[in-house]
Amino acid sequence: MAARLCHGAELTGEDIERLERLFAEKQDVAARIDLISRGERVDSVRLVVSGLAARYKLLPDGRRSIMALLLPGEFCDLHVGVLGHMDHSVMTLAPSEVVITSQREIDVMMQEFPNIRLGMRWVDLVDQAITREWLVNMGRRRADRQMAHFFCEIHHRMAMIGAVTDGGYALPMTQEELADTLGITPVHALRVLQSLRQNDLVQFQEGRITIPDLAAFEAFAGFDGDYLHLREAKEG
Amino acid sequence: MAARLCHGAELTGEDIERLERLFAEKQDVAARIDLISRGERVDSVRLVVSGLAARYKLLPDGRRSIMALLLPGEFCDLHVGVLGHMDHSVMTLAPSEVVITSQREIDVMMQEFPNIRLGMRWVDLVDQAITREWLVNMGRRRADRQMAHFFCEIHHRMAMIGAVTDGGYALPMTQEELADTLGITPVHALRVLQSLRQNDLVQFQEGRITIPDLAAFEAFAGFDGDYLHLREAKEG
DNA sequence: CGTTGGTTTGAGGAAACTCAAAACCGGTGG
DNA sequence: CCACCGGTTTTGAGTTTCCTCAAACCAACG
Repeated sequence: MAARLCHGAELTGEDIERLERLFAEKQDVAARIDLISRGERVDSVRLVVSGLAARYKLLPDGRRSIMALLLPGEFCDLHVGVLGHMDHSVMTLAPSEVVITSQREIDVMMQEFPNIRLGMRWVDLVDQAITREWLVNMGRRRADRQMAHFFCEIHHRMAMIGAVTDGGYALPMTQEELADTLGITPVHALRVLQSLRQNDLVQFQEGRITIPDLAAFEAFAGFDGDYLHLREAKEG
Repeated sequence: MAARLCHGAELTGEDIERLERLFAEKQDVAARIDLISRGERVDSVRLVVSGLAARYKLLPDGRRSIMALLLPGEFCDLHVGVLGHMDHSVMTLAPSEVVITSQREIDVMMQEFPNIRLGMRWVDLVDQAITREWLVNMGRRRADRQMAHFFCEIHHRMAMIGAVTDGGYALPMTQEELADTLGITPVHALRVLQSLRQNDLVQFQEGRITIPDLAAFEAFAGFDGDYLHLREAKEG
C-alpha cells in the first residue's frame, strides 16, 4: 500500500514485498513527539509511514523554524551516520506510524534491492530540491503567495502518495506551526489565511486543506511543480 | 592542494593522487557564466575547483533567488542523472576553474575509492544542512543578523579549505548578488551593510570580507556552527 | 569622454511585526 | 449539566522593517 512511495524507480514485486516487510515493524507515535532530537548520535534510522512530521530548529530566544515537512515514505535521518549527530530535530505534527530500524538493515536492503536504493535516492534528491524551493519561496514571494505556494506543493506531494481525496487533503498543523514553516508570525499567518479564504482560493478547516480551483491557485502562487520532478517519476 | 576538500573522510595518498588526476582536467571559466542551466539533461558532472559559483533560480518576473554558494570542492550536479534534468541553474560569480567529467568516471572513482565516496557524501550532506540553516536564517532573523550569519558561515567554510588569509577572505559578489542570496532588495542590502560597517563588525571592500572580531560577530549573528559538522571532520 | 555596471542617498509607502486582549472550543472535573 | 482550563483562533492599534521609485555618484572601459 505505502510501497508506491518510491516514485523514482520501477519496483518489482520482490521490491515491494521487501518494503512491506520493513513497514511491518511500524510503531505508533502520538502527535508532537520528537522522533529524534538535535545532537543525538544514533545508529538507528527512522521512517514515517503514516501521519506527518517536521524537521525543525529552535533558536536561543525560543523561536522555531520548520525547515521541512516529512510525508509518509520519507526518512528522518537516513544519513546521520555519516555526519555523526543530528544538527536539527524531527517531531511529529500528528499521530503517526513510524518504522525504527538499524542503519545496517537499511544498508543491506539497499545492497540487495538496487531499485529500492534508487527510489530512496530519488526521494532524497527531491527533498533537496524542495528545500531549495522553500528558500526561493521565503526570499522572493510575499506571504500570501508564499503560503499559497506551500499549499500547492503539499497538494502535489500528497497526490503523489494517493493522499488527496475529495479534492483536498489532511494537513493537521496549527496556525503557529504554519507560521513557523513560512517564517512569519502566527498573527500574520492568520491574516494571510483570511485573505486567501475571502478570495475563495483555499479552505483550511479542521486540519484539512481544500483547493476549489487548483489551476487558479497555482497561477496565484506562481507555482511551477517542475522541481518536484513528477514527470520523471511517472514515466520511470 | 585542493585535495583536502573532502573533510568527511581520511584520505590516503592513493586517494589524493586520484583526485589530483581528476582536477588536472580543469578548465577556466569566466565570471557570470552558466555552468549548467535549468532544464538541461546532461550525463556530465561539474565540479568547482577554484573561484566561486552559485545555484540560482529566476522567477517569471525576472527576480532572482540564490539558493547556495558553491565553494571550491563542491559539485554542481552530482546527482542530476537520477532526477533527469536540472530544476535550477548554476553560474560562476567569479573567474573559476571547473572540472567537467562524465557521470561514468565519477561512478567508477567512487567504486574504486570508497574514502572519496564517503568524503563526497559528507560534502553533500553538509550542503543539505547549510541549505536548511539558510531557511532558518531567512525565516527567523532580521536582515542585519541574517547577513552577519551568512558572512560567518562563509568564513568557516573558507577556513575549511584554507582560503582565509590575513583574517579575511575573498567574496567576489556584488551587493545585488548578496541581496539575492539573502532574499532582500539591493538597496536594503546596502543599508544593512552600512550599519554593520559603522559598528565595526565587518568590512566588505573590493570583494573581500574581513571580520575584525569573529567571536563578537558570531555573537551578534547568533551563529552556531554546529550544522557545518566541523569537529567530526577534523577528528575523522 | 560617453557608456556601463555597481554603489550610494533620499523620501514615501507597504508588508510584516509586537503587544494585548477577546472569543472560541474540546476536554475535565465538580 | 455547567464552570473551568489550556490551547488555538481571532481582532485591534501602533510600530518597525523592508520595499519601491528615483536619482546621483563613481570607477572601469572602450
